[in-house]
Amino acid sequence: MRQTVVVFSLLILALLLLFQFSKYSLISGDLQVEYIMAFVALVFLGIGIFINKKTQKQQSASSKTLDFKRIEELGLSKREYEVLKEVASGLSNQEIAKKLFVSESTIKTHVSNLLVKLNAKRRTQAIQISKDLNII
Amino acid sequence: MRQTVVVFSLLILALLLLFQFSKYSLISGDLQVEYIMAFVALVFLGIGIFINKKTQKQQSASSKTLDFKRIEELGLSKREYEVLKEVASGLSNQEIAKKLFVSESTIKTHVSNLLVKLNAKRRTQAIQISKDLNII
DNA sequence: AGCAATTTAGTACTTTAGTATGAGTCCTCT
DNA sequence: AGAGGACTCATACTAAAGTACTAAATTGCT
Repeated sequence: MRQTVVVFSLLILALLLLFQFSKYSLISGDLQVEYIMAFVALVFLGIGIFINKKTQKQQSASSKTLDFKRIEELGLSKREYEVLKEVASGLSNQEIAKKLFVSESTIKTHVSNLLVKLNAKRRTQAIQISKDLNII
Repeated sequence: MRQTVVVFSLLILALLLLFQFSKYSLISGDLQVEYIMAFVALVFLGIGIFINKKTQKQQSASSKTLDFKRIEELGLSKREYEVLKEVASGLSNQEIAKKLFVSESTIKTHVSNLLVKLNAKRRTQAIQISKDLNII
């Protein structure tokens, strides 16, 4: 909210500067009104899109981009992370094994390791934690 | 993507119309360049915000409000839904039982019924399905 | 080449999860 | 009053999930 006020103040300032710019151009006769107008329109169109993107990003930023840094911090290996995603999609160990062309034992090992690293007791809890940490 | 093209075409059209408008105004001498410029800037600022809001709404509209209608459609009872939420939060049957002051048997019954209604084979799959249906 | 981490896989076992079935209680609607 | 639905609980299973090891093959890196 505070930022919006600041942004709007800056916009009004920009508008005034553009007025000055257009005035001088008209006096000097180098630029036509049409071009100035087009420039102003496009710039403010862009500014409009920009502000809106910023304000909306703050609301949903945490649920959009994956936090790859956190995956490293947790010490999750590539394969473990892969298994985690399959677990989160609701597959059983057997199904994951088939999908990744390995044995069920292997998946169990991965899941077990991954639970320790995520500090979870069950796969359902691991899913919840992973979502909170924005890694899936 | 197609809509973006259409919107941009319309904007260019609007721009040209504004040019015409400004030209005639200048000729007639009724309006000052500054006011026209301010008008154009504000209009395009609004248009920018508007397009952005529309495009972003389509992406995140489905993931905001819970779909209570769907819960009814699925035939989920109040208690089953309650259990579903606890399951999704990563708790075990025993933990849910303690939290809701009932026996583990009861939770098992609820979970079993809830899996049938959600057409899921496992609780993890139920979580995934529920999130897709926007009921949790 | 050689060390360290990763990936794979197995056995053996314990713990949860899930199914099937039956049954009692409570509440609501007709 | 009685039928039906929701909630409760139990028993007896079966099926997954998860743990605790051990160990070999593979890969990345110095």
